[in-house]
Amino acid sequence: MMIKGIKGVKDLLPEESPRWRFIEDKARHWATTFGFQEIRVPIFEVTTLFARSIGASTDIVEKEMYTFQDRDGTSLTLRPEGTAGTVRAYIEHNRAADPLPQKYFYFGPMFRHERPQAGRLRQFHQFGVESFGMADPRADVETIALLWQLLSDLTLPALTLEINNLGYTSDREAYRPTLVAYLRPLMEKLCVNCQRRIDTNPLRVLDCKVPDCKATTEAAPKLAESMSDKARTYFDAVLKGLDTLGILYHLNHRLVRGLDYYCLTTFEVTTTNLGAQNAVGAGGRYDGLVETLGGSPTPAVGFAVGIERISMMLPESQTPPPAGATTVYVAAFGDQGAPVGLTVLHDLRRAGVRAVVDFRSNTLKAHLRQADRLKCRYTLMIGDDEVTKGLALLRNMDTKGQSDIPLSAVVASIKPLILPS
RNA sequence: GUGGGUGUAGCUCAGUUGGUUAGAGCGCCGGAUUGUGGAUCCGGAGGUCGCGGGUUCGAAACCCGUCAUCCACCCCA
Repeated sequence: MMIKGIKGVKDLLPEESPRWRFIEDKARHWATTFGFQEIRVPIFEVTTLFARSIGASTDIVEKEMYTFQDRDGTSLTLRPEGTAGTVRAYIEHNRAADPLPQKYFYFGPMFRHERPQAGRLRQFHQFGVESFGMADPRADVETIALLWQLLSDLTLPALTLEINNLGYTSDREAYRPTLVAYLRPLMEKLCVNCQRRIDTNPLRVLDCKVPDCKATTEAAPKLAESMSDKARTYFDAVLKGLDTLGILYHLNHRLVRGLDYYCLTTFEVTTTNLGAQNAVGAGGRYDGLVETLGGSPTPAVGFAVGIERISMMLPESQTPPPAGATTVYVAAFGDQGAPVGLTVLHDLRRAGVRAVVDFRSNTLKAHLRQADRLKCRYTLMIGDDEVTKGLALLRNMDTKGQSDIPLSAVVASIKPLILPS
């Protein structure tokens, strides 16, 4: 029986990895130019870290985590998202003591036990950023601007930025009873999930996509109406900042987000090109989380994007070109040619020239076929005749022009052709 | 967790009301070209028909089960 990969866990094959590399490079580039620094945290943590940060009543914690016991019985969990671990590291290493702005970005696999479908996997990859310590609307603007800059630079199609104000915890606590009072009498019109949510997380009812739920919550009292002046002012400043930078957005008062730790600004970038899973990236402010996890009160804001989803949307024109133009194929054959070719191959590589060969090919014809398939611009042919003459034959695969090169000068002759000075 | 679609060659897929040795295109290897790629022609290799039962003289096809995969619900990146 063949051993196969785990359901919802995919291999990234060489044909596709350049696309990922391209996305990663762009993400790293923009994150660093926005002043964020890379952090690498473990992909598994103590289970309580996620339970405490994401929220015990969320789907992620209730039924989607990969949790297992360590040998001493400690409950560990494969990270379902990146913020919790980053916050844990921030606290554990007392980064608050560093006077520099603590702005991090990360990249890596996340794990959620969900039913796979288009754009949804059990192991998926995120690029995310977290900006600690600044309770300033400009920090929100900066974070959203980075997200938007990255996605725009990748020329992803049909993007929409949706944004909402969740207010402070106290605002939501004040709003909650009025919302519950409104929903309770209408309970029968809501889906089963939402009936449960009235007690566990009533705000989530507003974000339900079931048409009946949407209809019944249409006339519900809005969070914005019971928002404190402080929260209102803050959010206005965020919007004003986005206006200033020319970043377009849609206000969406239903946008609640699935994770419990968000407050004030929440946002989500969606597209129409991804099937049912239409979120490319999302984030928000989470001022209470650091304290919840045992740190001192620290405001923070961040986002994460799904690499698979970006890759699905990445236009073909954005895929980096193959490296054939700067690759030499060394076609060495025959009893004397083959060993000489091995040396030449190594010399070229040591000189920084990308050089390849297919050792399975024994004839010149087979070598040239491989050189063609690899789209190499140059093929260096070395047979027994060339060896006795102390030469190699360099063929330009595009022009079919050929010229003799002394074996002793192969590297010197080829290097300027391949590597731009 | 629920629902639907699909499983036949490396890939994309045909395969008639059940009938003998399971096909095509592309790809791959070789030859035409004794040392020159792509195009053309010729030849060749490659298959537990997802798996396990059942019905039948006979199953890739029909029935049951199972697994995988895709899509959707849900949820989210």
